[in-house]
Amino acid sequence: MTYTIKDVAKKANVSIATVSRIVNNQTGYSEKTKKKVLQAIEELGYHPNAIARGLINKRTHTIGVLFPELSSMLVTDILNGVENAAHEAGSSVIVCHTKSKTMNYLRLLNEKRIDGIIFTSEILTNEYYEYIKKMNVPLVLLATESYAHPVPYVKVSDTHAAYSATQYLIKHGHNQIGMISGNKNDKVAGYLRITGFKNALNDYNIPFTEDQIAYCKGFRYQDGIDGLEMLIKKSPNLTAVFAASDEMAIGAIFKAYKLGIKVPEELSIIGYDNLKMAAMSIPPLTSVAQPLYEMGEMAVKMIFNMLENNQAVESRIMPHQIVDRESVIKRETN
Amino acid sequence: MTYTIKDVAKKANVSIATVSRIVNNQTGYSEKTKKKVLQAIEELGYHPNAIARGLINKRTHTIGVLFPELSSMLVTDILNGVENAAHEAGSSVIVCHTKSKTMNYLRLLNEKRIDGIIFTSEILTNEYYEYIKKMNVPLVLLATESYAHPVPYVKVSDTHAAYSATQYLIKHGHNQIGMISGNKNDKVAGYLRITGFKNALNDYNIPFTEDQIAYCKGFRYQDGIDGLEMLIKKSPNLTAVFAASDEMAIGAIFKAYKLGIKVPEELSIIGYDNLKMAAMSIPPLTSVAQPLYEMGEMAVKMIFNMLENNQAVESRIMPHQIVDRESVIKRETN
DNA sequence: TTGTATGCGTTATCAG
DNA sequence: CTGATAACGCATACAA
Repeated sequence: MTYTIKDVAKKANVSIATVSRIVNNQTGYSEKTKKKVLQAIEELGYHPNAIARGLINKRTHTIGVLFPELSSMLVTDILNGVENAAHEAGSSVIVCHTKSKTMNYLRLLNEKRIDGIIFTSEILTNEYYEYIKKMNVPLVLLATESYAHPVPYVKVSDTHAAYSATQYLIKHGHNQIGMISGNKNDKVAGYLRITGFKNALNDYNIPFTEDQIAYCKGFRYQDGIDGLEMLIKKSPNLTAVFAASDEMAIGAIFKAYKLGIKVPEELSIIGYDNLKMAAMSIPPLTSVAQPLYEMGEMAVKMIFNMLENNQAVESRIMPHQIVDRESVIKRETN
Repeated sequence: MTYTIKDVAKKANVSIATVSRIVNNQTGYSEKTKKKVLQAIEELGYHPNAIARGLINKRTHTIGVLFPELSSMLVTDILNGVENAAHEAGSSVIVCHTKSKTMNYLRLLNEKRIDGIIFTSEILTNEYYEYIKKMNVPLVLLATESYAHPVPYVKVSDTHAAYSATQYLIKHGHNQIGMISGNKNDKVAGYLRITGFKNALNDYNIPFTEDQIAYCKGFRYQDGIDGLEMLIKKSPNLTAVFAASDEMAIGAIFKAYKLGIKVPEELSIIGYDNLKMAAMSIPPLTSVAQPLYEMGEMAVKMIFNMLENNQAVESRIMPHQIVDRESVIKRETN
């Protein structure tokens, strides 16, 4: 049996209005009735019905977070941060993995009258944007950004992070550096990281040719394997490689291993993401870290901010950081 | 602006009852009014309010899934399966990572009047059980089971799976086999897997002493590192090791590497879980696979079954399977 | 075939 | 300080 406010009222011999006041600890009742009511609540094991509340308050204390694929290794950390921050703010999170039916989910979330939406990684199409705009709920982009629409985002600067990774390699004495890139047409993870890579080379007066970049289909393990193969075919003398994701970096390490190339002795490799997995590879992977967990937290904070102040909020560029492990070696400059 | 059924009714010149009938496609209206109403809905971009519906129907089309820690690498696959099956059934899933505040979450889920609960990995305490029982919603255990409470579960047989792993090693010519175990006091992942290991040894007449097992604190990477160290100290002549999780197996591989022990040439290692990561280690890890995704799907199917038929449902033992990679070598029997 | 009215469990606005 | 009572958006029994 599940009790209602009416049951409590009856048991405590007061009106439901009074119970409501006490439950929401507003003012307007004596200590005595409060005791009485609290006791009734306790005895009945009463819990307010959040559904009924939502109907009135127009707040469901639920936010939706969309991932393009839940199986990506990035999501656990992000989701962890999101979930944590949301729970601390008294909200829950509905996860949606939008394998090609994003609009479906958007409709569902709309009907559920969620309080806000966090949109991850995936590109925000016009259709999505317009629909969410109509829903009239706060939206923030996480680990992605939109050039076409004025939507606040939280992410690392891909360009700067890629620059840092490359610079790290350079400062370790490398000047024959290649990059295993993800999809070149990916406006953010693809293009921006390539730009960062080139900028670093340029700033340190290291000549660049297209042979130094292998363009892959995606950012996965297999892409890293393929990428390294392509890369060393084009540029056999590389001493260091920047991979655009940890998965790719680990794929590259594997390929190097198969090819008898020693990492890091003969080839240094730096990754991007700093997944849990990075610490578990052989050798442990040096990587530029995105503060995934914190980014998740930040995104929900931004949502709540927009909710409370009912106004736009500023985008956040989160700090990246290189975490030193063992896949990059210092090279004697000769 | 977000419209209500009233707006639609007004625009179509009918009563809200008629609109309701059409929206829920029941019978009792003419084709003509249907057209009219549908058009009004279309023009307004009306979507029924799931909150209001939930208040009446006592179904929120939302289920909660609890994980002890979202950062564990097991969750992505499970969550993926859960989320998929739920969405196909028209429901959404709220994720909760119950880092030491499970009761909190349970209360929240209760207030939100979710339709069912999936409880993962963690042990179902008396307190949790009693509370959920009072909530009066379907509960299924995922990748765990309860001896104390009559709750349906879906999982692999840990004993059988561990037996299979050990048998696999034996059939590859090994008879000096060790095990890196997780927490011995863990009733399911700990104890059951140890039992399976011992049973296999016994069935094949391979002598067993306690020196063949390293008991670790948990099932993580670091535990695997520590575990292998302990194990070879106690039993230096091992040719094969069964690790109770992939993370541990990969930790063990790392430790072996540090110790100059070649895997698999000098030491074969088999893991448990078949995480994505298993395919990415060097060498790629042979592992006994739990069908995590399918288990997730199955769990929600069971929930909906209980919901519809309003009765208990049978537990499911899912098939495990050894996926052959390169971390176990065939040994000449001399 | 259609409309009216009631209730789902709350909150909030009034009076008292 | 307290209690009726009207919403909230919808579904449904009952009338018409």
